[in-house]
Amino acid sequence: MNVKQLCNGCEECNEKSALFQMLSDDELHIINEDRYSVRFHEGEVILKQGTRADYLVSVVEGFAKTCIEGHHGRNLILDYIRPWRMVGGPAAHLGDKHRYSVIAVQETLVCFIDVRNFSKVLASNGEFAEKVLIHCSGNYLAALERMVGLSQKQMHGRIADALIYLSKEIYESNIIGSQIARQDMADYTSMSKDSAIRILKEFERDDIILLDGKSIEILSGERLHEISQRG
Amino acid sequence: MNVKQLCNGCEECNEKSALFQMLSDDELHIINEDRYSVRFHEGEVILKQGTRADYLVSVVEGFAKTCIEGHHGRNLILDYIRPWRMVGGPAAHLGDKHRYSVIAVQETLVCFIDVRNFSKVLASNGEFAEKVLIHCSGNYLAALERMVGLSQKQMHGRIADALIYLSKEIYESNIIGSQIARQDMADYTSMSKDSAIRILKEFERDDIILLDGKSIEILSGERLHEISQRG
DNA sequence: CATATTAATTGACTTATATCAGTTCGATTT
DNA sequence: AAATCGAACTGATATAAGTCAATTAATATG
Repeated sequence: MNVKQLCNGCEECNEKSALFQMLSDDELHIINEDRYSVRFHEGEVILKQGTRADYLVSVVEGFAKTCIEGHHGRNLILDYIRPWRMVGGPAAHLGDKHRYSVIAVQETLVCFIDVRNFSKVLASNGEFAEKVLIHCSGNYLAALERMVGLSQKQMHGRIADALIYLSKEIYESNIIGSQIARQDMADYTSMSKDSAIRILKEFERDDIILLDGKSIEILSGERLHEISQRG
Repeated sequence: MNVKQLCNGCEECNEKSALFQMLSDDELHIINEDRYSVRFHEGEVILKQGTRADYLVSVVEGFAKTCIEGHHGRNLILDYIRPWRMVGGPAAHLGDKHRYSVIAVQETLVCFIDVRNFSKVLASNGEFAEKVLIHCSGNYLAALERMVGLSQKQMHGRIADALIYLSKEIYESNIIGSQIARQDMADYTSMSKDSAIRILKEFERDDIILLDGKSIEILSGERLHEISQRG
């Protein structure tokens, strides 16, 4: 399978992906070696929890989510992934199995990067490694914050957090698109689907949001923040 | 305050702390510059959530805990820290405020390392940076696992997890010492103190553990694992 | 040693959230 | 358009977990 058939070549990736901008041509060459891209359809598994983490994945185009298969058959959605974000790194750096799955929410194009090549560059370029470390630190701190929210806030606060996250960070709009099903809202906030629906409907009655099919329009970000704060 | 008065000097630290073993004398010299140590008493705050993360902290002697001030006045204990572990890194690498506090559980000696010095070595030594990255990745994945447990397991499973963690990783013994109060068990498992007590008493009735004042002896690690698995 | 103080414990009660059993809605297929 | 299917929704009920108030045990203080 030829990469060129699927994307505009690694040059574009390297340009858009903030992390790669600081690398020399030689270093980019190392990382791009054995690199290949695959197009995934909606619902398809890009990385499966439990498989060997031999590759990092860079999302080039589309929309994906990372999620963990938890207990009692429940899933926890960790993040939604937009282009130019990398996933799978932590387990790959550890030489471990993937601890979460990555699933295409819609048609998504990704590049697989051999972790051995990535490590070569890490070891030889401390500034690059520091950048990656800063990235990892950010993920870690965000996970801690999320851990507190999930375990201490009650349903209203958690739904408010989810709406703020999706609106600000993922859709960059006060309208959250129809890719997010009610079950996804539940899996992101760690509650039952029925409860998620109930809270959303309640927010709608209170004119905080507007539900239109699966898509959600935020009418009052301010009140959402209040609810988020109150927990 | 002279470091030598408080510890046996940086040489010992550098020898015992796995991370530092790979550094050259020059690099160690950079890291040890401006390094200073302080002895903290039980209950004293070593790092306070919200303060500027200018220093990394290496625990040299004693016993500490990291915890987050959460919602409704509740705390979440993230980790217990034994000697030769570093804390405060993530926020420091990001040039951010500390997102958690570090508190001495008993008399504890720590070294403060200027993050600017640490960064110098990171940038100049890719292999060291990669080691630190691997460490950070491990913390991140552990946090994800914990997030799932806290948000999806019910009280029995969470208490079982806490007991296994404290026994295996912190006390390295089937007896968990009296430093861990019931409130700490609650703060580690994200439940009310009363509930934590109830579950512990129940485990005692079922001959899974033995309570002796504040200390807890694990009688059947096997059954704890079953309970942890069941969630 | 007596007292004061804090932590542990317990039972009764309340509240948050999940579960279940439907019904309705919307999209897709026939 | 009718039929079908899955997702969204809703009310009733069950369960998990928190809160409160009181008691006991353990520890610190004068």
